[in-house]
Amino acid sequence: MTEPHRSGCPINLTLELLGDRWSLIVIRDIIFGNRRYFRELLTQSEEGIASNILADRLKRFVENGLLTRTDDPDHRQKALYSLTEPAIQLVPLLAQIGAWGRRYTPATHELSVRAQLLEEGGPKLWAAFMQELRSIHLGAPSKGRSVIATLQSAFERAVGESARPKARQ
Amino acid sequence: MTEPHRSGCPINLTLELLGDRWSLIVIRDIIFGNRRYFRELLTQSEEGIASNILADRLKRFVENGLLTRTDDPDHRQKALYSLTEPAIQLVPLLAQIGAWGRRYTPATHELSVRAQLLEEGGPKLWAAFMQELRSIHLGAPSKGRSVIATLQSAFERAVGESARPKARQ
DNA sequence: ACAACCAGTTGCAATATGCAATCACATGGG
DNA sequence: CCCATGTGATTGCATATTGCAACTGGTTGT
Repeated sequence: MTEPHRSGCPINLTLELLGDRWSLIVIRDIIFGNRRYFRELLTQSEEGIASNILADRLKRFVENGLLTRTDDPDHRQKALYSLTEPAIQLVPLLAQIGAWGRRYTPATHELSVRAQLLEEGGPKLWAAFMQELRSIHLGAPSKGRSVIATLQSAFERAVGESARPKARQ
Repeated sequence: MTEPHRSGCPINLTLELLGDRWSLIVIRDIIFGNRRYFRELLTQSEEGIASNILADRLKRFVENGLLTRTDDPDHRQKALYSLTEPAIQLVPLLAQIGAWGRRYTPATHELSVRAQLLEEGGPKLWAAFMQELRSIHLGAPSKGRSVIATLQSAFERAVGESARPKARQ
């Protein structure tokens, strides 16, 4: 067996898996946008991901254990993507990326609301949010959905109908 | 003026800047490996970055305000790269990436030591480390260098002379 | 003078990405 | 049944990025 990795450094290995322009965009939309179907991820993407790139990333994530793919019971053709625990553990990472981007990139105010809430909430909010993701994607028990509701409604209010997704097929 | 960005989302904008296989590797080596010269970054890179990629990234980082480039006073030909505050603020992000990679990628034990120390130290250690980076790269006052010393020596001990960099020119 | 070293640049093949068109299959309505 | 629509992709092709070796123009040390 040959070693396909550039090095065994944890930062490097994470970059080999997620270090490109689209991977974390897809994860972000599943986690914070609650998108679970190919078509949702394709057409409701703020950045306009191409269908072949999306297909490739979803396939790679399933192969690497970040997502699971199951058939939708109501629609045989539809595939439902669910987060695994490793993917849920990316929440702190995405929160840090969002916090950094909010300070040091020309992010628009409306799209920064979500990052700001996550930053102000801190690790406690992240943990509550992750627990709710577990209840949605892994079937874990939950006590409420206040965090999801807060983040979702803040995001929807900020973006709302004004966002014109650049859908393609 | 046309808008060159895919969206104003802070996560997206951060990915447009740092979302590739090499950018954070270079930042990591400057921050944790204390490498400040082109040749150091090129030949002491664990992953073996190519010289044109390194040149491109350094140039982009200077353009985007993540690094500053100054001439070495002792050596006219040598260029010294220094971290700016935005780059120093990437420490928490790199710590999260390392922590995730340590759990969910096949990272080698020796290269995970640094990530483990950062994870166990938490935000307090990050802040102390960042303050020391400011004293080194920005000339800020400092009270000591225990954090750098700890991280550096742990890393050097783990990698030591065993690391054979794949240098190219 | 001369070898060694410095920060890059150049040329070129291989690979990855972006994008539109297309595919096979499933569902729903008449 | 027939056909429009929606599904998760795949294909072809142009462009962009990467990997790699060779090379450049200048500097330093002896």
